[in-house]
Amino acid sequence: MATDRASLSKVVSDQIRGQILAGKLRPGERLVEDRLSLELGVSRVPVREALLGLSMEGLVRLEPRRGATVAAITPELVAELVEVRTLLEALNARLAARRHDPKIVALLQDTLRRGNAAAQSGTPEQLAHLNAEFHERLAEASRNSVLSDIMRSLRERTSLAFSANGRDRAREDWQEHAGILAAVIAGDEEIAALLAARHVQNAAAAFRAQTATDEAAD
Amino acid sequence: MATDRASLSKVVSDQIRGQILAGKLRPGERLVEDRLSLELGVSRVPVREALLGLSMEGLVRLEPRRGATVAAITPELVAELVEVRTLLEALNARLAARRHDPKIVALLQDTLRRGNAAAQSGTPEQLAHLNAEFHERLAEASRNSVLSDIMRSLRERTSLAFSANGRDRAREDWQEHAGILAAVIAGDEEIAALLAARHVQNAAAAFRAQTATDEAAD
DNA sequence: TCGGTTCGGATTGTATACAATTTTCACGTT
DNA sequence: AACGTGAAAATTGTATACAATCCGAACCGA
Repeated sequence: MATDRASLSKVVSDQIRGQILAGKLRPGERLVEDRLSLELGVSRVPVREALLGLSMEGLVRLEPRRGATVAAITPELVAELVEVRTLLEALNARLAARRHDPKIVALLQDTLRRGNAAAQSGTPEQLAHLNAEFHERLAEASRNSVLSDIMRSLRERTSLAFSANGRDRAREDWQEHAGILAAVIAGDEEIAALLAARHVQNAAAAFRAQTATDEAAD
Repeated sequence: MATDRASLSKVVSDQIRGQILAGKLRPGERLVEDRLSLELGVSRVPVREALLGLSMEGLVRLEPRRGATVAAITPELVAELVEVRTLLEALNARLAARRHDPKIVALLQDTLRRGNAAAQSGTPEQLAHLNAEFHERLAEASRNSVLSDIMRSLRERTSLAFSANGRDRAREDWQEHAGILAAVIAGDEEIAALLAARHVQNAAAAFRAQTATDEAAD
């Protein structure tokens, strides 16, 4: 998508996206152009272009003449994202199983191995990174760039909510990843699609459970 | 998506998008910032922001330091778009049937009536507009804004290719629209989803046939 | 004639300057 | 004390200016 933009704008965009996904910038937080341009040592122009791009990715909310804020994820929005993402992950897994390209399978196995290790003893940052890597590579396996691009956006937005899902959920995550990959390798489209769909649903359920206990703790 | 941007940038964006979708700007055509800003009577800044936005919508291709061109739609890209769009239109129709909101149904019936008329004696511009209106309203019927936004983008991009599909295809289009709407009204999720999926497939098939005869004519 | 080279125009990328709008807060009125 | 009022500060939106890069055409040498 959007054949990559010029140097600075892209750097700024990646910086801000990284900080949002890493949780350094919290949902709802204001993103003042002047402050960001000072922090990053560039003028406001690249910052504006970055914010505009991020708003189209759904990570930033842009209100006319009122500025930018980190996108807030409501339960309703999560439900919508999950509804769509479930279907697309299933389609993607189905296509990946149909192709089951050995090159990409090898890459996925590598990520899976490291992910399993991290699920035992990795930092949350590592876990988030490896999770993104697995899904990114799985998305490539379908050989449909339109699908990959949409899924990346959906994944980033859901990860804003799901990231705080705890280590016990991480282990299940990687067991499910293993199952999906096995189905892809076997070329079993149906199972791959089903497991991928269930994977999204399980993550969403874990999130809802987590949120519920969080609320109760308040 | 992207809670609407400031006045001028949005105006410029809509202008350019309109010209692209209307075929006034042909795929592959260069979009020089200076020329556009002169034509539209604004500075380059809003033009740049518009182009960036359009590139993220997939209507414009942006190459670093080489400028913007109207996105070219290759047969491979059409195939990818259709693959995803088929699934999402089906999901959307299913959800629309589940809700079958009377308000939205009434709007759809209105659009359907005008579309049927235009299929007999309307201009290509009217047909394109009404087609967009029907799909836009159908997308709203699912009450899932994430889904609607994605579908709008996919629809615009496919319409770049499908627009030249001729009047005979237009009549079939509106017959299929009627079928989908009937299923939505009846609350029949399965039929609605099936018909919506088939609608996309049929349009794609018509496009391929059209392209094939075009090629043969050369 | 062909291939490389260098220069100049055209175009994009970034910075700065200015205009317009929104937000904040002090102040006076009821 | 609560509430509007208004002006200043903060911030966004747009325009202009400058720097960096790309593209093409004239030129030169073989």
